Amino acid sequence: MSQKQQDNKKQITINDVAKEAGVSKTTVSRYLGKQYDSLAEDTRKKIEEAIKILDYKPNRMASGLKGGRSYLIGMVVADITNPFTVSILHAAEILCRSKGYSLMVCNTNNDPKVEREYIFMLQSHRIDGLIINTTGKNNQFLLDMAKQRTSVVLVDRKIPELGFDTIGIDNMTPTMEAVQFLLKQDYERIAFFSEPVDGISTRHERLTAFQSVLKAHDHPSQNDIYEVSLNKADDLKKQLECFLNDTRNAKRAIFSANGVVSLNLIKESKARGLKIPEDLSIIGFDDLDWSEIITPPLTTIAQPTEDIGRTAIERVFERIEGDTSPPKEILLSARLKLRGSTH
Amino acid sequence: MSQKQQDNKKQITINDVAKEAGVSKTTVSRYLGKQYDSLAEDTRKKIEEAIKILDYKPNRMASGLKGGRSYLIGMVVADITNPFTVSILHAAEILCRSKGYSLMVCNTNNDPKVEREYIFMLQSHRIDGLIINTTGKNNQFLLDMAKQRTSVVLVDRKIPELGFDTIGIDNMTPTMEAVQFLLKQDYERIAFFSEPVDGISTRHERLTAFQSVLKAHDHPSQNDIYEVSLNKADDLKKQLECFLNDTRNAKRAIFSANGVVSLNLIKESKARGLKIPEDLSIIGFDDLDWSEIITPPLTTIAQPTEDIGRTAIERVFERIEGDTSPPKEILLSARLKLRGSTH
DNA sequence: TTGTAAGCGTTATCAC
DNA sequence: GTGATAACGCTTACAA
Repeated sequence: MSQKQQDNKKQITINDVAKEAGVSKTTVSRYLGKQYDSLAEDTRKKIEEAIKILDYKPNRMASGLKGGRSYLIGMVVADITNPFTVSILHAAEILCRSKGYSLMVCNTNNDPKVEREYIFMLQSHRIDGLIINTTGKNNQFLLDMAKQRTSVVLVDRKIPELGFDTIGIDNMTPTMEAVQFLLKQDYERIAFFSEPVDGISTRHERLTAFQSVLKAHDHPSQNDIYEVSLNKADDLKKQLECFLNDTRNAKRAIFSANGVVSLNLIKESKARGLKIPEDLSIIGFDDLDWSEIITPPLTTIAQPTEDIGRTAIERVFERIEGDTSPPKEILLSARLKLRGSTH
Repeated sequence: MSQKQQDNKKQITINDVAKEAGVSKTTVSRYLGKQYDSLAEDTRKKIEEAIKILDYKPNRMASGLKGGRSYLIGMVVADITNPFTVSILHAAEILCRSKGYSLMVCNTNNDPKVEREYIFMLQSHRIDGLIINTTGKNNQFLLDMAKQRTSVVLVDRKIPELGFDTIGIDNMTPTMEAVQFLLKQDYERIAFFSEPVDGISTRHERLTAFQSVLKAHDHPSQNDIYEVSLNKADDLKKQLECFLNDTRNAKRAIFSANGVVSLNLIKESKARGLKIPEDLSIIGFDDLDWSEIITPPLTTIAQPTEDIGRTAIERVFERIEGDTSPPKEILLSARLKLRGSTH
């Protein structure tokens, strides 16, 4: 059996349904638009039946072209291999489906060029809404998009000047709390490990909070800042080495700005035979699956990822449904979870 | 500033471009279709410029309606929170973009009703191709879909009767290898832990391989089969307890049929204060991020997830581009990685 | 090399 | 309640 449809019978259309039901296509269209009160009980049933018999599926490209909605939501994420991202996506997807929308998922791998490519692609599909965890390097294109007919909502990374709805977390509070905790435990050196900050608000906020606490305490680690590129082999390894060499015999800790960085730090620490927390303590953003099954369990800052996803998509729908109020910035709270990777 | 477009200026269309460039829209359409050889160098430039000036974005709903293709690929997955799934998705996404297609990601959470809903939705969007990790409970709908214009490719879970291209792995070989390894280490009891098999080929194959080896060795564990529902609280906990009670003082191991099950088994083992591998050994399908950072590192069977995703999308595109050869079943190989969680 | 015109499957505006 | 008919923005014969 050949997989291709030999009898490439053309699509069933609203016309076929109309003929089968013995009505005009306008009437069928009314049925599809659920305008039941302008339909005789009887015709409605005939149409219903015709649809079932013919196995008719309305064509969204056609209806989208004519009137309005594409019923498509774009979701542009920076790193889909990061569980943080997936969790947001997961929550968004559920709500999306319940509203009859579909999600187009686009992974930029933090590359502005890829992001731009996707933005154009999504525009071509005339998506109704966009949720984006942006590189921040395509602001003008996002503004253009919004000027057309697409509701844009920023997640995670904020760019206030754009005037978009934004769903993120308060990064300052838990970061400060974490650093203060470390200070109370008398850590002599504390490093901040992050992927390159590069104008990304989340990273910037975490860094700022980190530094401000140290500064307030006049702590020697104010410049123990390490920006690592995870896709450059050995970069993290070298920088970790650097910190370790610089802090022999000191009671030391690392504050890791996200879960993927934490994972790699732990891998590398294991490889070097370091004992956690004796030789090196670790505290990291993102509470992942494995955080509590490693030895010792990892002290983390848990973000309400599902809430972020849900809230973002809710905001998109509010816009789609006509809300024209000023842009909102919604900040959710993250929570410090103390575990064994810190004394 | 209000976010809504006050000057809801209508979309720029091919007509506007034609006017701006001083040519007919047919000519512009030719340009868009890259039929450059039937275009004068000069007109081509004019069109190019007009497009830039107007910031024109072709409307895919319109072109799709007329010409056939939607440039949409559906990706229906059973569990997006499983990193196995994400990895496949990740690979598919990259290729998709490079071909100018977009991915519509649909998570069924293993629920046939949700799956059906998504299938209809995707049909309405007239997707060109579908990659599906199916529940197996909507076969007729999948066949219908293929009969229309959608190329369907099965990933991970096989259903030979449907005659679809299928990308999966050889589950038998590594499972047998794993069990044989355990037997060589003289495990007295070996349990098989899996989410409910329920006709799902991957799970079934793993189970069959598991049992066949034990049978061949006349091993006492042939019936140590545990099917757990991860969304039912405590189900795994109880079943694990059951196995443990039944095997006091025996040298015992668990073969876990996927990474999420492994994770939960490890969590529960930790909670009970069990030492791995002394009190209980674990060997599990799926080599995840955290497999090697836990203590002891987990012995796993690593699936070539990126290859699966890439191969699946390649197959879809071959079909879309007109391949009508008989359906292929492509089996990739998984690899046993021995680590400390087994002696 | 370019243009005219028909049509893709809908919805919306009229009229009956 | 229902039905012609004209868009929506594009592609594709067919002409020129």
